[in-house]
Amino acid sequence: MPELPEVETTVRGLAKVLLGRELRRVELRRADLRRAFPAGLGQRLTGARVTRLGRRGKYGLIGTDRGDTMVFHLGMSGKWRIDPKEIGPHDHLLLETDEDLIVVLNDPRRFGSVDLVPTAELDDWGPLAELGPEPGDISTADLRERLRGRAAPIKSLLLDQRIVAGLGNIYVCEALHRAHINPKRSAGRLSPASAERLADAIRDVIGEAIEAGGSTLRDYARPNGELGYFSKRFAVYDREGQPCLSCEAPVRRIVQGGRSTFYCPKCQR
DNA sequence: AGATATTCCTGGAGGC
DNA sequence: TGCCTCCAGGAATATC
Repeated sequence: MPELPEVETTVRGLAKVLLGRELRRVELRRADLRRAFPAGLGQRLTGARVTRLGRRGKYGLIGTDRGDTMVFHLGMSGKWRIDPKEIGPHDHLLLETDEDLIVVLNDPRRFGSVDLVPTAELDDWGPLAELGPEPGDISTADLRERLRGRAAPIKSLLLDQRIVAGLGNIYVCEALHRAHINPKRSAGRLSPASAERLADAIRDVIGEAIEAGGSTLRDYARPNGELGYFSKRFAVYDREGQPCLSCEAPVRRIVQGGRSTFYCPKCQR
């Protein structure tokens, strides 16, 4: 589920109920997700006050007044449920606030992660330090510089979080379609005009998706915590064989680096 | 450097 | 209805 816009929407939803609150109770309902929960997570969070909700790439950040920041990644199936009616089998981490409100990290596939990092060291913490720029900030010049000399297909490189942080399979496909770039094109061989269209497309696609996610914030508080993608807005993703929204040629699906790529062979040459 | 495969998991979709 | 296979929004790791 989660790429950057979904994480951003999640963080905004969590901010409404967590920001400024004291965490009265922390319950670990299992010992690990992708990795073990950090040692002492419960003790270090219990009694702490939440001072910040943030995001970097696909990582969500929950800062506390104890000098720690909880860093979460939602993996493939992670989501936060706000004030659920009941706790289910995939509810792995539970936070209860001083307003008696419960938020739960739910992740059936358990590809997600939770870490606790000293806030002062956050920017230097390995996984965050390696991330490329935020897609909302990417400039044409910066993007060109990062792609320069790279022979790999542009699709594959855009999935690399060190190039641009936060893009996933869906929004990479969508951005390339908007920019009229063939996903197989060698990244370092993009024309300046193409690179500019790509930087614009990345900014626009992500911006619109956040905006769309933002409009579901009201619904976010539902106990099932479903966010959902605005799939009707996808021009190519998961639309194999269906007509391209621009030119009506059938959308094609190929596999690159083991991941599905959807594109329009006519618009994206 | 790049490409490919594999791994971690569960659940939903579709075939028979 | 049930059983099977395949596939999925991520990302680290190994191997050629």
